[in-house]
Amino acid sequence: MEETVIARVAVAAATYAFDKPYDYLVPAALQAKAAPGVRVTVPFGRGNKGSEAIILSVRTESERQELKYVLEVLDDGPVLDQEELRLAFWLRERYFCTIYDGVKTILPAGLWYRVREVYHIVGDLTEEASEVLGRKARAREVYAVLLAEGGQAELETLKDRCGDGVTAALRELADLGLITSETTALRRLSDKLVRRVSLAVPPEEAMAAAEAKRKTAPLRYEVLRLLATVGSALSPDICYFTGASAATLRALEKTGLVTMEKEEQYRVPRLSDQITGAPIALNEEQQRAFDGILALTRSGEAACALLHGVTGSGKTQVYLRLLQEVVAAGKTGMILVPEIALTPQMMEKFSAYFGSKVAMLHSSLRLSERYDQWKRIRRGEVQVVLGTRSAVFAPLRNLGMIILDEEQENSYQSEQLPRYHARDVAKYRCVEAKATLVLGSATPTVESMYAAQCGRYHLFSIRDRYNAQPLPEVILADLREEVRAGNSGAISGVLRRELEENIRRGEQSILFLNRRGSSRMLVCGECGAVPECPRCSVPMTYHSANGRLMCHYCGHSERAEETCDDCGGLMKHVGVGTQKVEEELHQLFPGVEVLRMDADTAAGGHEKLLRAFEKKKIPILLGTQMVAKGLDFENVTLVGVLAADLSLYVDSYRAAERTFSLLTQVVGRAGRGDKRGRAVIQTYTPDNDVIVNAAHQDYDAFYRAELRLRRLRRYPPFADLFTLTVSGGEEGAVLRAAAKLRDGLKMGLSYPTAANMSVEVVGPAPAPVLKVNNRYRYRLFWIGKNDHQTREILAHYLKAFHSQKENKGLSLFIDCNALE
DNA sequence: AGCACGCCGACT
DNA sequence: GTCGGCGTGCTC
Repeated sequence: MEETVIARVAVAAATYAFDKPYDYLVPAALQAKAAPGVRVTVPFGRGNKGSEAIILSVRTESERQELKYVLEVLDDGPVLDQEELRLAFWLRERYFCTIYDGVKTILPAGLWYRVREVYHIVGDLTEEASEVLGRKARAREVYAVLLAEGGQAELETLKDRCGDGVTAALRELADLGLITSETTALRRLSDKLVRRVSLAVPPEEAMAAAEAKRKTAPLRYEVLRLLATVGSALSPDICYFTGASAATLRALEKTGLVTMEKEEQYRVPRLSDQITGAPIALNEEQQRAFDGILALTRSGEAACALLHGVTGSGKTQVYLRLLQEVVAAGKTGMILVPEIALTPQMMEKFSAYFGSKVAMLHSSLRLSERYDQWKRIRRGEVQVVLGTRSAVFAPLRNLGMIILDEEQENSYQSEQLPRYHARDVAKYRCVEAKATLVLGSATPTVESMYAAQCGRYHLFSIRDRYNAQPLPEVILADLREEVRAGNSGAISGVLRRELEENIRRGEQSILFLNRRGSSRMLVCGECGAVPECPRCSVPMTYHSANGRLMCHYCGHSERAEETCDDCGGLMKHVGVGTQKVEEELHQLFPGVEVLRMDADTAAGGHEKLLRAFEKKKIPILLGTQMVAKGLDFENVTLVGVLAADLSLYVDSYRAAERTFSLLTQVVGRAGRGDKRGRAVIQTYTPDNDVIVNAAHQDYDAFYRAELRLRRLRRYPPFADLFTLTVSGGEEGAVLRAAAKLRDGLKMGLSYPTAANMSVEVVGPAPAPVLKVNNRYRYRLFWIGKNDHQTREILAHYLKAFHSQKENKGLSLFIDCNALE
């Protein structure tokens, strides 16, 4: 007798409130292909609308079950293995998303499907049917649109054209037998296939045949001559070298002289197999760190190493050596770097040591390149992955090590939902694979250093700069004195003198403005009104490139008017953007070239700008965040931080850490060559501990002070800070729902079962930007430990919130230790 | 969320 | 009687 095959799946159409594994029957025809990790389409919900899903497990039962059937199998083989499926569940628990959200996060976008419902007209309009249509205006209208579309249309199109009531009308049409529907799934991207053309006969025979018809078929002759030497080649290559067309090749195939078969081609840059990197010699400190970390790796147990190495201590050398050893041991390794640190120089370095065995994954890759790299990695053709945040999901098997360089960087946290942190994902993967996690930084996060002090991480320090270079001389410039002296500009007297000195000596300087964006605001000179985004409660910023005002939260853009909407007064520019500083520099140093680098100029590519800076020895480079990272220029002997306080007084528990890290990095930029560098830090608060410690490059002092504060205020690592954000279109409703949620949470915490939890709930408070995209946002904070029990409780409230009718139109999302 | 079912008023 | 309004409950 036949057995019933049941697939347990995670469904894309499920929302958080009712997300769980669902069971479906697998029709006999699909049973061969149905396996865990394979994606399918299934009917879901009352309307049985088709939805994408992924098989979690398959079982057979002898009892017949009342279940729906799987519609279609989408993949030829699993796209996720068991370990990755478990990772999807882990993402769900950690980041409060659905299982399928987790699956989509792990898979490259090139592998995603677009699932649509397509309706088509079948059969003729019977008398009975037209009689019914005569009465039903809605159904008649939808039928007409469907006809106009050529008898076939997607549900989305119909909804756009007809508005409300489409689904009901479609149901009526289906009941009348006028239309049917079908779920189709389309990949946005397919594998690139090329034809490989090979000789089907011995070369001599082919040449003889070609010679015979050389006069009448010169192209065929050329093709056969080429193939006689190389045996086989790809059709685009043959066409390129001989000038033949695809038709020529097809004709040749018909003669039986050549055969053609389809072959998959990777759309990835070809790297040489040659290992050109010179053997790496480590100094004593580097060697000690290397030996220690290698010992952890060889123990065969999961471990985490914190590599604390000052700027310029040569951490990359240690990484390369470690990965060499990992590969030599037959395992795979991964190195993650912050977005801006993945430069062509970095990639060249890795291909010099790992040749074609390395895959690079960065943000400017095309969808197809990224997808093909994913395939190479999954097929085991790659031993080392170098990439940014999302590369942490690279499907490496037999993982031996993950390295996170500059682990304190914000770009490791995703901006999209689920807002995963690459460090946490890496830690999870290392535990699962019994691999070693290496966190590298000149300024480790307080959390990581604390874990090292507690013995959970193994600490390795490199205190000396590579080449034993002295640290730059640091000068603090007190901006308060400048104001008193009547200088309201961005450049202090001290910095001006140092710049003059450098220009005179023919040495280069970098000026750094640690402020997001480069743009300015407009303000009315008469009434002081500032143009705000119509959808968000923020002032819009002025972009000189197109003369428009733009909102950084929702992307709204409008023409910048010269006069005030309210009073007609003239608008003025305000704010210390890089453009304004550039103007000031031109006034201070007439005729001296200044290179500006910020979001506005980034479109042309930083690389080009930086090369120009180095080659042409442009005296001054002025920029935002991006100039602080990984730049090494021999001739730069002066760096200036224009306003050190800007990142210090923001509302985040990480403000001090962030500022310390930025200042340390910038200061480290000065004097990489043989000349000793200088750094000028401009500040309104020269006595501030964070700034003083950064000026001295004293991480330990910073860490001790910051840890004390964190303990006092119950910030991480002493507690975790969950942010619960309620949002919706009506401010009163949002605030009420947030208050009700707080009461619910407090009530729950008052039960004896929660007595041991030591949780504090505060709020609601308006989010720093109250309104985004016409939605108001209020936040609650839950201060406690991010453990399984806590996440379960929060998940419970999140589900309850979404299933309550009074919360219709509102949403709630939860974030832990959010970076911004 | 998105959809069907069900129970009420307004209408031919 | 029947059409369509919105409240209610479920998603294998």
